[in-house]
Amino acid sequence: MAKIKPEKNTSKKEVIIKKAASLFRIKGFNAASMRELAEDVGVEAPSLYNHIGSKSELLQIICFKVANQFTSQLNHVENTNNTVTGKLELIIRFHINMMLGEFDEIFVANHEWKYLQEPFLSNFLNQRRNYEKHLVAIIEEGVKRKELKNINPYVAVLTILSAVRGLEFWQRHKKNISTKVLEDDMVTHLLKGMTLLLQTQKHKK
Amino acid sequence: MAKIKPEKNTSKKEVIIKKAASLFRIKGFNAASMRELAEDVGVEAPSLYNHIGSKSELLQIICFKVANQFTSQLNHVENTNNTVTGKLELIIRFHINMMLGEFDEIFVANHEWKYLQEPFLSNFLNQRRNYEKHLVAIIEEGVKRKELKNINPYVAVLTILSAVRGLEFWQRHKKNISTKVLEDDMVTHLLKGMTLLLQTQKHKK
DNA sequence: CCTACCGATCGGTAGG
DNA sequence: CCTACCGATCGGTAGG
Repeated sequence: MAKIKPEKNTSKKEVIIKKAASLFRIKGFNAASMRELAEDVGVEAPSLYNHIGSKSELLQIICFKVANQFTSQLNHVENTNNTVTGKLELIIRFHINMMLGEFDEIFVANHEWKYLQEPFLSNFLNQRRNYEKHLVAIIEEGVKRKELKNINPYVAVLTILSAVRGLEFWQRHKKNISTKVLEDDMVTHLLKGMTLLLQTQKHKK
Repeated sequence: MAKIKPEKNTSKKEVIIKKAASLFRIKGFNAASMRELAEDVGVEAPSLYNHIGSKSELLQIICFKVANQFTSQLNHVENTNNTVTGKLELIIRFHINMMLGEFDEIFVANHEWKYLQEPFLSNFLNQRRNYEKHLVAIIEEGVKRKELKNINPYVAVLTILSAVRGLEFWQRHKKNISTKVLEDDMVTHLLKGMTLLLQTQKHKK
């Protein structure tokens, strides 16, 4: 009946992780010190180690939490009966919502992953490569089905991921333009852009 | 005695800067140690300080070299008699060429600038904000002249800068697609979404 | 959760 | 351009 799990500490650990994500984003993983993190949390530095194993572990948790969210969302989307365009729209909207809603974590996973230690570094990169390959496959299928025009799938994936990542810089202008409008604009713009690519390539070839 | 002009050391200083750009890109500014840099250069760490003032100075040199290149290119473009579309094309091509040709320096200026010390940090951010404002102004003029669609200029600038920055990830696929094709595709793709002329010209022809 | 403290490593200096 | 070395700071541990 009694719960053996350290439920009581889980909450504090989550606070530490959240503060770490924020600190790592602002100062970078290496420049962020455990003493600074402790101050943000409200304890002395050694007390952190009652909840976490190491500084490295914090980075691992953040990076893989993000990676797993994207992976499982992609799996979910692939199992729907949507058209390719519909799938891409779901994926793009998910990226945008993550970028706007869990900014710290996404930023850290995007910029600080290189400080992961092995074997986590390799695992993370594999998961990422796999994610991109799945996106490419979805677009390839759209091309095959004549749902998308004859675009280069890699270029399309690059364009989508880059545009969404560009929202990092959007934070500054956040107040000027509603995120709802931004989301709709970006979705239509990205999907529309892919249909425009055909004409470009046709003229060249 | 009279001050010896350090012309002889200039070359060595440039080697150090080049190696520093590469090291800062790979490991990040904080994780890169001066001992490691010294090893790359082929001397002991203290010997570096015969050529440079500090680690911070290296970051400053790299970041402002990049910033000044973009600023002066933009000034040059603004003084030409090109159409707005022509100006944007020149700017985009310059970004792409810089990204492909001076990858280390661009990457460091894009990712490690936050470790600049004041007042350099503020100067750098001001220069960058100014650059973006100039881009916005160019696009606003294009809209006013009916050369571009009635797009949100900030969104357009964000899209352009994000797409070009996305070329960082392109490095991996570098061998698969010719950079010339990539450059042309990206230019037309970015401009096509914005221009009015394409549609009207199509009807004329 | 704290105080006390450690070994490692850092950027940088002194002096030749 | 080197050897020798310094103060500061780091992540993390011991012990209560």
